[in-house]
Amino acid sequence: MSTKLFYLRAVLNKKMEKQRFPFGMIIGRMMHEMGRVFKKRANEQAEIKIPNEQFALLYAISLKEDDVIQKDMAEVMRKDKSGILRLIDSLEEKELISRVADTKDRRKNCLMVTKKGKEVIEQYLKLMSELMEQLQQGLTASEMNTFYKVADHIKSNAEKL
Amino acid sequence: MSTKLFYLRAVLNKKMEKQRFPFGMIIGRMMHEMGRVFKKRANEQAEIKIPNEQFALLYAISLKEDDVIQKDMAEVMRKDKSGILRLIDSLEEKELISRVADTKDRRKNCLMVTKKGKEVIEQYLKLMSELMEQLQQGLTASEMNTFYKVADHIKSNAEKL
DNA sequence: AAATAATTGTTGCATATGTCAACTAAATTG
DNA sequence: CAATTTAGTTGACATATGCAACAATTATTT
Repeated sequence: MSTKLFYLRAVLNKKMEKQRFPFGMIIGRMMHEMGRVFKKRANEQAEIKIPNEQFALLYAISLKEDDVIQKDMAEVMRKDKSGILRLIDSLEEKELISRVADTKDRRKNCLMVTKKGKEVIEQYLKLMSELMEQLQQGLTASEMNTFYKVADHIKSNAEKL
Repeated sequence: MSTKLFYLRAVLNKKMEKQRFPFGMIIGRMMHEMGRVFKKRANEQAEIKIPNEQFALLYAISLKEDDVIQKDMAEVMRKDKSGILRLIDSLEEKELISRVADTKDRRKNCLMVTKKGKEVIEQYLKLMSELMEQLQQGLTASEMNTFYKVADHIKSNAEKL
């Protein structure tokens, strides 16, 4: 077989492979598996269990330094404000955050992470980093860095569309 | 500043960075953005629009060669059988698949992708590959390969836990 | 063969999430 | 002051996930 033909076949195979398992589905599978294991561990080990979306919001609130209001979080999380509202309802019910009416603009609620909320964040971050430690077994730091770079790049490209 | 202290700070910073944006959340953001754009395009361009989970199942069914039954799909997709059942209800309602009672074992339903279903798969795969073409802009083939490798590796590691 | 167990699919229920539209209260603008 | 905009809230509806109980069918055991 000519080297050229060999090369073409390799390209074709690769193409077919990607066709067979599209990008989104490959990453989807990975996320699905990670989510499954993480949920399992959180159920076993965490004192207070909250769904992933709720944790993502709780953590995002804790990262913002200045006054946090619901509208901003909706933008940050790229969700509808009513969705954010219900996530906040759930978090407040569990006493992980609290709404404090803004004194200057009474339309606004300032969101504060409670002490209990901070503890939950600590626990979840610890669980996450322990899990990642295991999941990265067999991969080099360089590979992981490339992975992060690609993920960030794709996200940025997608944000423009 | 001593070199040792400098080194320690660098390590700490790295740690904090990862702490600040845990792996799952980085990939989650990427998936979220991709999902958003894909959904938008599917709404604009696809004749028949179906949610991502339904497509994932439809496609997974089409990939299986031998007789496909619901229980197997539940295993493949790692979901509860009742969830699969409802996804199948939705797909059947849209006439993308059909349930055919197994003649040998009347407990089983064989799942068949209809012609319409195959067309939907074609359209969605095309949309996906067009989108990925754009999202990969600025990344090298080598980086993408590493990305796939890492994703697959992490998925495999997670499956064992 | 009859009783028992296991398998496959189904249903009900609870929770979570996403999106849209209408609405209230408060602030801003002309 | 009247009209508009903004922030938050609520209701309605669609999608998705997981658990437990159940029915029908098949397989196994006695």
